[in-house]
Amino acid sequence: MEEKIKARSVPFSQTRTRHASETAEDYVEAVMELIEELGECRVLDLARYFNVSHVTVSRIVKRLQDEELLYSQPYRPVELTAKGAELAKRVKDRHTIVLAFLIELGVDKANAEIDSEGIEHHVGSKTLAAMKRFLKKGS
Amino acid sequence: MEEKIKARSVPFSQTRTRHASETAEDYVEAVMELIEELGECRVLDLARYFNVSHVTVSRIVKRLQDEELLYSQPYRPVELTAKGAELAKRVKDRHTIVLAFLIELGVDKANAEIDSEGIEHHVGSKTLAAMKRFLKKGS
DNA sequence: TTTGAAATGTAGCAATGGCTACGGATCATG
DNA sequence: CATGATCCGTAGCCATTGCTACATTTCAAA
Repeated sequence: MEEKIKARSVPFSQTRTRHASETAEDYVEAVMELIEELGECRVLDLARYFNVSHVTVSRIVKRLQDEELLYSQPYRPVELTAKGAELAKRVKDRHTIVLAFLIELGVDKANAEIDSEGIEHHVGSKTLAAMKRFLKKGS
Repeated sequence: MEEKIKARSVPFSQTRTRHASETAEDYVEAVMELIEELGECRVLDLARYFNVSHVTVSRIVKRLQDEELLYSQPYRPVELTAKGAELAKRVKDRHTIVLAFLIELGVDKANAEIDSEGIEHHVGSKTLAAMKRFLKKGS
């Protein structure tokens, strides 16, 4: 038996890490959005946004503080660090493009919104560029 | 303050469940592929395929047996149940379409392969249909 | 100023998916 | 048919993300 097993293009060794990164992306994006909408972002705002308990939010916020993406004092609103704001902007831009792309492709708005939230994390720079070209052509 | 917080289209309450489903999809697809390639699928084949330890594979295989997607006896190859084979076929078809779609969109093969593996799990039936239409138009 | 509701934190449990270390099963080959 | 290499299972650790239950802090209204 000489056949080699082709490993996946995306190694699974990094599954947990990848999931944690997606969470980080989702949270900084949400914080930015909630601050825009409400003026400030509380733990409970995030809990309602993500439909999880405040405990889950609180722990994740703590982790993202260690990663210097968020900043918060106990019983105080959650804020973005410079690094967090930078990431949030990139994530939001990418999300906007993916959503517009799916709509331009002919997906109804409701489904485009659902799918774009899952897809966005897996859209690399090359794919994002291709989506941008597609949007430019269509308009 | 009267503003309601818009919850995400995809509730995060199901994050862990969603990840587990993605794992199930990846595994049944891999089992089908490895059986085609190698004639049978061993735990170690899956471990090499996913770049994880055989322990991780073994535990996940056990879980997927409880979900009646896989079948295996101790120290024996892993097989697909009827339900597992059905899921594998759907997943593989979807994967094939997403990959072809990205390539048709202008993404190079390497990046299309990487991104399609992440994206495929989040492509709903409406988006998949739109991708199929796009492919048909291009050909 | 007190006080109670709302917001947040902490303790501790479960499920999932990583790992290493170790032990038992299988099977080709001598 | 023995035996060593390879494969697989089990024990037990960690991290992440869910949860409930309970404790603490904040803040506005009485």
